[in-house]
Amino acid sequence: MGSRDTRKAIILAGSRLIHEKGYHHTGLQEILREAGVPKGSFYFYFKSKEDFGLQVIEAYAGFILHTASAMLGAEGVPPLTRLERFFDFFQQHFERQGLRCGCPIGNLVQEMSDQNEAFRLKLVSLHDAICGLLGHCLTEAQTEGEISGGLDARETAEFIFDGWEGAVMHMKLARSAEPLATFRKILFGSVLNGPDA
Amino acid sequence: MGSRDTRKAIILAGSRLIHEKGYHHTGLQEILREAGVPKGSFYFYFKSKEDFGLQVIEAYAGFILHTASAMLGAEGVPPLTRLERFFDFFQQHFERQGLRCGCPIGNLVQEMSDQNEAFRLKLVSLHDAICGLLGHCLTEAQTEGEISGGLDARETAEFIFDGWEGAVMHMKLARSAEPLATFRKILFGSVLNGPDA
DNA sequence: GTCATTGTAGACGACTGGTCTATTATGGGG
DNA sequence: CCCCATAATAGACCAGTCGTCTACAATGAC
Repeated sequence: MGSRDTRKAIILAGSRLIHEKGYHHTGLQEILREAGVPKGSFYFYFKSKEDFGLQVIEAYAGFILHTASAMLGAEGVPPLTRLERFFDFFQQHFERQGLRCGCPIGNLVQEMSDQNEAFRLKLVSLHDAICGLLGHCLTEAQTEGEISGGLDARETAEFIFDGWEGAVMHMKLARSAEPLATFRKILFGSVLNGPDA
Repeated sequence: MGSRDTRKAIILAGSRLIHEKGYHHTGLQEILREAGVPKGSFYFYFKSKEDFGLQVIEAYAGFILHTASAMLGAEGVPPLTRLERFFDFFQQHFERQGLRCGCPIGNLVQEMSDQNEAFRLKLVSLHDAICGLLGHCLTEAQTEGEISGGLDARETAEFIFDGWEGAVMHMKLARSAEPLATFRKILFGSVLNGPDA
């Protein structure tokens, strides 16, 4: 078994456990037991738990940015429909997880922003990247006349992402998809449905 | 020293530390050192760390509900102005804390919803209470003709609270008040500024 | 067949976690 | 002044934390 496989197994188990229980509340022992990898190997592959955590964020980022690009940048699909598909995908993803755990990024933002500057910076750049994709989609929606040209695309993108994260948090609290539905309803019915088209 | 004082000192130190570092990442030792109370005393005042944590939530709830009632229910002030004051108060509160830590409730929602059912239920009822106050204020805004009567007040209240929590989360990540400003701008400029008044 | 590299194995250290039992201080009634 | 219940404390306890370290096995090159 190549080193890549062992490394990947640790990252995989760690991603799952950190998503479920948070970074601090997840011990290396538990991750390694889950991955079937002995303790001694961990420090061969990773410098420290912090180093490991940062790589877990990168794994999350890979998945999310890949998916978000696919949804928001789909060729031949109207921009607002792409946005709907973006929400659809993640909502279904959350439903498959029983509406628990929420967004791994949001969880880490809450837990780590004030605790660890390296985590914070990585999460900032991921947040920026996602808002960049959203903003680009909104700009296209403007040029295609789907939404008002009066909106500031970037600002609206941040509003959307933050609101979505808040709704996901509420979803996880209430164990219900209703907060997501409410968010989408008001977003498309009001914010993106401005006076002039 | 009456037992009440010692108890309060522990709750006070615990509230601060849990707000800063989260529930799991805060040890009893640290709380007690901070409060100047010996370790052996803890289990005289509290049944367990969980029991203690639940009482910390109640302390947060007391502060937040008291403030929110005062802002959102202010006599003789137009409802939308009350809503602005509600945001003003908490934004200033956050700024005094250097834009760190965020909302103690939001933090615990993220950390505890999937970990502890007792925490979750207490947080659900607090969330409901706040949305109730917001919804009531919105209903008054409708009867006074400040916002469209076509909106569902309760639904809009949930949208507002969730969006605000998301913005607070982003504030804490970016160490900037801009997400709060963006949220307020779009909320008042678009969502609460419907077609018919 | 020898040998460095790559990776595995898990004991160990120093420490912190929450919890509990045994013990002391305190203050009021007789 | 003593007695005794109650209030409060001290510190042991063990499981768990991250991280280090030494010993060992597999691998592949020459």
